[in-house]
Amino acid sequence: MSRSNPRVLSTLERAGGFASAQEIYRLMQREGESIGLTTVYRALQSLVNDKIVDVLRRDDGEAIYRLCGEAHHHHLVCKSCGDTVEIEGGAIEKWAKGVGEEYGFREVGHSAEIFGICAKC
Amino acid sequence: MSRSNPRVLSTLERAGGFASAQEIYRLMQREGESIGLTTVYRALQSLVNDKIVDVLRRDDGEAIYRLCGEAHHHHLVCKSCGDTVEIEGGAIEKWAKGVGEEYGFREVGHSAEIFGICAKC
DNA sequence: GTGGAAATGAAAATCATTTTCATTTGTGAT
DNA sequence: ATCACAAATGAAAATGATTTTCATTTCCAC
Repeated sequence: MSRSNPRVLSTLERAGGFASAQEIYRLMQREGESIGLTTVYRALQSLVNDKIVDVLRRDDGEAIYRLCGEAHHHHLVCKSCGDTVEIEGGAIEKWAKGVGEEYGFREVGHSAEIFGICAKC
Repeated sequence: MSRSNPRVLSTLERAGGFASAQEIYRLMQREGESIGLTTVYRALQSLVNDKIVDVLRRDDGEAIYRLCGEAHHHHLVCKSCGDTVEIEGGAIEKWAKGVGEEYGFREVGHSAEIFGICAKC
């Protein structure tokens, strides 16, 4: 079930590794690629499942996708301009695992994001 | 121009300081309050403008509101049955604040969740 | 080739949120 | 009390992203 359409991935790369589904769709159209919006969404979902791309949310709630580095990391996002810094999260990893186990949870994972206003804004 | 409808604010408080516009609306309806969804949205916008409440995003993109400055907590959620435990996050608070400042960010906030499979499941 | 599974995409459905607009309410002046 | 006018309200329509449906096409294994 590999719906990870390579054309979508390559477009996301070309977009600077940071774009919404709609933007990717528009970009592909503009470049004369024949593809449906539905397929773009499905490809992105699949890429997220396969942990090839990351999803974040813009302030307006629109989902934006970007290529994901290998290592598990977190994000520091500027609420104003959307600028993003990738963060090491050693402390968090331990915290999440510890808390989860304390309550008897198995297969403990976590998500964390930091947001604020960056120096430029 | 004070559209910060006090009934909306009080409902948000009663909701445990963490709810979406739709949830607040449903809650008020269930309690027999007569109010329109539009008014709930406008009141929340106004409360955000006045920095009385904070807005975050759920994973699905829905906006959730909470009282500003309220001691906030995190959640430990079971992926299987949805059971949720509220968690203290002292360690996270410091981590987020520290990392944000390290990169020159202002008004630093954060979100974090832990998920896994609970003992019962 | 043939058959069935997977992929595709157009159109419709969903859902949160915003906008429009007609109506009601509150307020202050007279 | 009355009038006038600004602000608040909410029903309904509009918007926009995302998902679902479903009929069609493509791909492969045989």
